Amino acid sequence: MKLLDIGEVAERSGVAASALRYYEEIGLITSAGRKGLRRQFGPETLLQLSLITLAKAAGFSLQEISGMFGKDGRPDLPRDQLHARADALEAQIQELSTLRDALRHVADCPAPSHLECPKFRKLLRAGRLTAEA
Amino acid sequence: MKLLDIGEVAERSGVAASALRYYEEIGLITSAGRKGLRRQFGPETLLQLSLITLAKAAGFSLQEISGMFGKDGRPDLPRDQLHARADALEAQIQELSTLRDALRHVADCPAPSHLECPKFRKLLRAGRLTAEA
DNA sequence: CTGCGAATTCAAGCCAGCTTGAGGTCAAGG
DNA sequence: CCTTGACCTCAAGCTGGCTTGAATTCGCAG
Repeated sequence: MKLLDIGEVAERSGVAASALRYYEEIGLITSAGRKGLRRQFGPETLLQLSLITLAKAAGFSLQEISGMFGKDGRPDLPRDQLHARADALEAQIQELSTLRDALRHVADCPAPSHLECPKFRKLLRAGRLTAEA
Repeated sequence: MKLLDIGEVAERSGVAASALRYYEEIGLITSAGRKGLRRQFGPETLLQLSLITLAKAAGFSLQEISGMFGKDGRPDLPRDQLHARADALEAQIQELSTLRDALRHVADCPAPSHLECPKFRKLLRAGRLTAEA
């Protein structure tokens, strides 16, 4: 049974030890136990941290990420929730694509004032999140 | 000359008045002047706010967004910076896509433990940001 | 057995990005 | 003229996500 202590997990996952303690504190990860005072983590923690890192990068809060794991620490979500999240991601991807296109347009459009360029304004409107009363 | 006061800007942009004052305080937007105490905003502010909202949704900090406007309040960035940002967005989009795919996989894969599913692990690794020593 | 370094706890601090509250001003409509 | 309500300022507070520091404890190599 290969247990890792926090320093090793930190090094291998790229997540700071202090952050790992914090994650444990909020129940996002669990240590397999203690050797004396020292937390020992199972190897699956590394996988979990991959998912956590990825999800964080995707803009999920730690709270939300917690919801992605079952009590056993394994990813666990009802299918429809998963699909809903995937769809939300899709939407976010759309927004990012809009912004990317807007940026590229600004980079390439020779017009002096982008805010008056119809194409640019259209891009902005396309990316609108907030309702327009 | 159609100037708007803060309440109207708030309503039309979907950005809270307190946030607008904050944005002005940090120099992200500028009011066209005051009528008595009251800030008056020019109509172009609404367009700027579209861009700001979009950029925020795309994960840019207010600092970074400030950098996207010239002194005149118009979008203004060197072309290479724009392209660099667009490329960064592209990368972020990739990550999001990875996570989306991972979620969809989890939703559809009948295996009991996703962390052990090779396909899932591959997805995770593909989305890896952090260096693996 | 001893000492070192890696780990521990706990409280406090920090940054971003606002929101909230108290107390004050003002302009326009009745 | 007077009220009202939208605006003002300023300071403080809040959430999320950690980091930092101080004071301590322990496991293990020598």
